[in-house]
Amino acid sequence: MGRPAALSRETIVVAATALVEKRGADALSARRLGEALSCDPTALYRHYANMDDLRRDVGDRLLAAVRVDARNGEPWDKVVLRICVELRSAQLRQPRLAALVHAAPTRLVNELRITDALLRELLRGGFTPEAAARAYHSLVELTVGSAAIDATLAGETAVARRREYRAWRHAYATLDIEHYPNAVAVSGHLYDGTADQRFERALAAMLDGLASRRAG
Amino acid sequence: MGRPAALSRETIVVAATALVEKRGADALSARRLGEALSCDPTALYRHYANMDDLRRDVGDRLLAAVRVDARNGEPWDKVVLRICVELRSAQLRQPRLAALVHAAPTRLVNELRITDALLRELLRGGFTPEAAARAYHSLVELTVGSAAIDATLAGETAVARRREYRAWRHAYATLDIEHYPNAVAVSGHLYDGTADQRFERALAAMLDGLASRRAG
DNA sequence: GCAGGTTTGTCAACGCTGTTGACAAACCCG
DNA sequence: CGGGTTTGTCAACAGCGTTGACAAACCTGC
Repeated sequence: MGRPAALSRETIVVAATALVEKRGADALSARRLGEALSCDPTALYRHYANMDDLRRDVGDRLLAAVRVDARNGEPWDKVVLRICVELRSAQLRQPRLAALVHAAPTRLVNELRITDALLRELLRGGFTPEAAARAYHSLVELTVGSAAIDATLAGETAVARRREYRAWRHAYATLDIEHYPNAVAVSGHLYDGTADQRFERALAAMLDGLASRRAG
Repeated sequence: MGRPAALSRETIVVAATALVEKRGADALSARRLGEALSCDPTALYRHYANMDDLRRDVGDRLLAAVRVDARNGEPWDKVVLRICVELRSAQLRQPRLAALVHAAPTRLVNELRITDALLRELLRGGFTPEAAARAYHSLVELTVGSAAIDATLAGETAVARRREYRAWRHAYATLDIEHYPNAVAVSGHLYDGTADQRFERALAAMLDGLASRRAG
């Protein structure tokens, strides 16, 4: 069969990524992908052991958008912050796939590229190897968590999200004050600003704490 | 029908939680739950709009294990750390369900209980309402991320996990040093210790950074 | 060039998933 | 007791990942 452009891992993952970017992570199924590639769905299993195997490659491919280069003389913490922000927004696009990237023994190219860049900046910032490794784990945990929450929370448009946040603040504000006095008290400040702002604030706090642990 | 113990949201969510705790989150399906309750799977739809609706209740029920009380005179940051550790381990049990809890407009009882307790301790620690709200978001993001990563990463037993971590360190150590010099350099310290230790270290760093932002 | 073995796409099928609509039995209220 | 609402049952639909048998294409060695 496979006359002109036979199937390969490359062609499959390209089509899969396109499908995910156009119609969302849930749209990635063997049958839909087979339709996009004009082949039988089961042909995919000749190149990938299973769908999660493919999803992992797609997830890493989505991380290709993350830029890790540092401008000359740019402070280490600015670079780390920028990388984490980009990593988060890449994961935000398809959180399920991004989670898969971190969930397997073999590390993929973009994942490694980002990991190495983060460690590079931390070492440049004076972290000991041990402190750098610990900081790396901390940063990834925060970034993944922020993306995971926002991905499930966030509505489609920015306007819809703002409205949604306002509704939540109102829900907290109108709770039974006997049971949840503190939630009511701070309700005006919950879900304030955009999710990106919340993440950058959390990241700044984390970087402060990590910087004071540079010596290991 | 429903003679002795007719179906209700309560009986359903109890059976569903038992099913999840015994056989894992993936085992929670309409058919299996119907079997456990000796009723038709579609009977569930008379009480819950859909399965995610039910999963949300189950997720909140899993958070019931989180204790939020503070001993007399216990410092605020110790209490916050303890709550976050417990929250993480509860989410770790069934990460998919835990994610659902944070992903809907209506807040559930245990979620609210934990939120209120965290805010209580932050306010007690001298945070302004605005700073407390920001700190709350930061802490939840970190906790969810840590649980999400570890849940997908971690093997069954503690021994298996240690072996797995060692294999990963080895994988980083034997990377092409030309492409990933920094990852190779710190490879000996990546995935060091237990996942719980990594989380507690990250949390400590975060709390440090947050404490210096108490004034808002 | 052609035989033989391997790779790779196709097809039918299995068992699972969530969910809907029609029907009927049980319950509650007047 | 009669009528309306609630609630469990049944059959069915559309989708999912995946497997095994079969066959066509390809590559290798002679």
